[in-house]
Amino acid sequence: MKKTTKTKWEEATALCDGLSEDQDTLTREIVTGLADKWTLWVMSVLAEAGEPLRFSRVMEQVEGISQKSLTKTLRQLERDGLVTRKMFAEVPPRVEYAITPIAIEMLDHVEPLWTWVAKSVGRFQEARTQFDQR
Amino acid sequence: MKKTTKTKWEEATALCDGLSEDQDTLTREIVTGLADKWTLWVMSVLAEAGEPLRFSRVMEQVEGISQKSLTKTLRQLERDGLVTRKMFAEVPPRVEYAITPIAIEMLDHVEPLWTWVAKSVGRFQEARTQFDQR
DNA sequence: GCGCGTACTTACCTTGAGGTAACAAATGAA
DNA sequence: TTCATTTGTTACCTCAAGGTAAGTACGCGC
Repeated sequence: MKKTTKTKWEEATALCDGLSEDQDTLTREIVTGLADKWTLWVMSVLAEAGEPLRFSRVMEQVEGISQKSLTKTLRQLERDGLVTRKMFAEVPPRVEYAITPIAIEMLDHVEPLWTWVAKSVGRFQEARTQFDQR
Repeated sequence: MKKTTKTKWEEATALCDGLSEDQDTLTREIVTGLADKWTLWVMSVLAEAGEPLRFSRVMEQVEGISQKSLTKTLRQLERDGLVTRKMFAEVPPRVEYAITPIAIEMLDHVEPLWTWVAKSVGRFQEARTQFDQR
């Protein structure tokens, strides 16, 4: 045994060991879900709005997303309790989506990682160009 | 204007605004790369080993990965400067992979998010079951 | 009666991830 | 000579993400 203290990462994986296999799978699903093409963008739009937005408003602000993908993304977020969906019995239909507190909490934990990567992007760029000229 | 202070998330996206489009894309690629099936697992194995590991050792410890996927995952990590590859001119061939300092740094930034999700998994579970019975 | 506006839904296609299985290369050992 | 060992690579398959385009539902206004 060379190492005496656990790395932070080992603590994290150790923490995961305390979970059931289902919970471990769900943890992975939540984290990988964050990397889906539109998830973070949709969440951040709703978070920054600070108020419920209807489908078409979200669609406008998430530039380039298709109806199909927006529907799917919002459904997934709703299923995980990250957004709420409120349907109004009107014609034409009105549906409002809002960010939830747990989603805000999650974004607050995503942000440091994202910021670090953005701040470090130069080093990654350099590594890639060096690797690619070979 | 209802809000007076920026949320953490707005700061993060604001920070991204300072990047070129290329850099923004690269930032996204690095983050989404983390969500690839084997990436974090491979990185954590190398990080916890604390010493260079040869291909077959990594393969043993990353349970279930195929040769093809391990090769691909390691290439990507190498390209981004997250692992180093050292080839020895021996027969049979020996190749050693090692984690880099920047990768350790990145893992240290992934860990709080992962830990938070794992800690919050109960709430997600509850949200899903509630959503699914409908 | 007919189109308009809104929020989906469905059919169909392309693309990439990732799996399995077989093959490549190179040399010391039997 | 033949084989085992190790690190890939390649061919082929399946599955899911995500895009486009069209259809659905439904009351209101003209």
